[in-house]
Amino acid sequence: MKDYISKQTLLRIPSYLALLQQQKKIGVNYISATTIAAMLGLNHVQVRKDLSCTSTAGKPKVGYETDVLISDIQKFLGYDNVKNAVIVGVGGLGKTLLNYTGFESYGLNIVYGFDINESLIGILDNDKEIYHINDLYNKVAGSDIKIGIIATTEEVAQGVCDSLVQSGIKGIWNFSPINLNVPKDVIVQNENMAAGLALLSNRMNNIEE
Amino acid sequence: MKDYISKQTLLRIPSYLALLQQQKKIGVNYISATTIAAMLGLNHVQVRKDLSCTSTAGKPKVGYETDVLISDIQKFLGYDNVKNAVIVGVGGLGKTLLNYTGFESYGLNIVYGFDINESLIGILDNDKEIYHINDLYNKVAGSDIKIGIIATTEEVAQGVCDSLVQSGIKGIWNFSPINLNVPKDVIVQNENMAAGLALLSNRMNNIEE
DNA sequence: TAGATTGTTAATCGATTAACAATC
DNA sequence: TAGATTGTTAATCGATTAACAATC
Repeated sequence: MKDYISKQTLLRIPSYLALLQQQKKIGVNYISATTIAAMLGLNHVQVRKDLSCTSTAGKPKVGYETDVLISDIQKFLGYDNVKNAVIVGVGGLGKTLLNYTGFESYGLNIVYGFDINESLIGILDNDKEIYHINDLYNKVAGSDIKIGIIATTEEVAQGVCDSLVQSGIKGIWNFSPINLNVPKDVIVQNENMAAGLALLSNRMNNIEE
Repeated sequence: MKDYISKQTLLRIPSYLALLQQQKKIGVNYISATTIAAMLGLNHVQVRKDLSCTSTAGKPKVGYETDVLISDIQKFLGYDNVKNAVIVGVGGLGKTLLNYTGFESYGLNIVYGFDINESLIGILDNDKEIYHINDLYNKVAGSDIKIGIIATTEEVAQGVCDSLVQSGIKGIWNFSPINLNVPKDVIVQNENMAAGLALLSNRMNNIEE
């Protein structure tokens, strides 16, 4: 296990976890790096190198024990140290994220949401509460909430970001298509749905030619 | 403009487009690579190199004309050659994608959706229709629909993928957390929400130490 | 034991950045 | 003209892959 882990490796780790959980479900108790690599279309040396960042589970001839690998990756991603988050903007995407139960494996617990639209305020099916955006500071400042998820329109994203920072948020997961200005000690992760789409289109066009 | 464009560049192009559209809106008619780089936290040489893949708009001293750059990038992404797509699985995420209007800039038009759940079948607010999954082949085979978006649970994703391939789909944008098996001439782009989350968590943990 | 696998070190490849010439 | 900018070529850096030793 290393202390510095490359960006590329970090981006691949969740896909290992997803594959392993799926394999576990169908009864695979041991799996080799070669098998994982073939299934994900990666190089087997790369898989081994990536896995060595999160786990020491490998055994020559046997491969990796699925269970151990899953729990090591979860531990690496923060499963034992789940961070609380709030989401701002609970329209389509925001509501989807708030309802999604799979983030716990990745160390994220979305505790509640905020919106400016009165009609969205209340309690969702999954018991998660939506508050008015005006209550953000009161609810978040001084709490143990350290991550803010922005799923608003781009027009209000910077304002929401400022409120989150004021309330003590240290990490922002930004789904709005805008670049946010934040103080140096706040980390922003921009999520852009269209990036993958650009790759797909380009690869499809190349094949046509 | 080059013929081969690196994966990293392709992934950045949508963020240039988003920034330019936003700048245009606030009245910026000319913009330099240095400014773009500063706003997105990138190197200015890299920005110039990336933009040279999609455009020839740059003028020394002046910079890039925002309008020209926007339309060149849109053209590059396929705005004049919009591809039709269908989406399978119109629960939370699927419905969000179907309702999202911003994909046209990226050359994607989602024409309608499919679901197995009878209660979701009908017409959405945006006039887009949802059909039963059993109608997939009849609707898609022989049509001009070339992209399938999978937003189902992982349990049914491979089956849906097989149906899409059978119906003549050549590109799959996969939001299910599973690796799909497809023939060689079909391109799969896997989208994994958790990848960005892994990066954010890791960077936050590194700062704490 | 032989063979399949892990894990590491060295070589290659690709992407980023630095230096510089060209242009308006 | 001088200076800000573009765009390209060369150097650096980081990530991937190949080769190989270690292990069960």
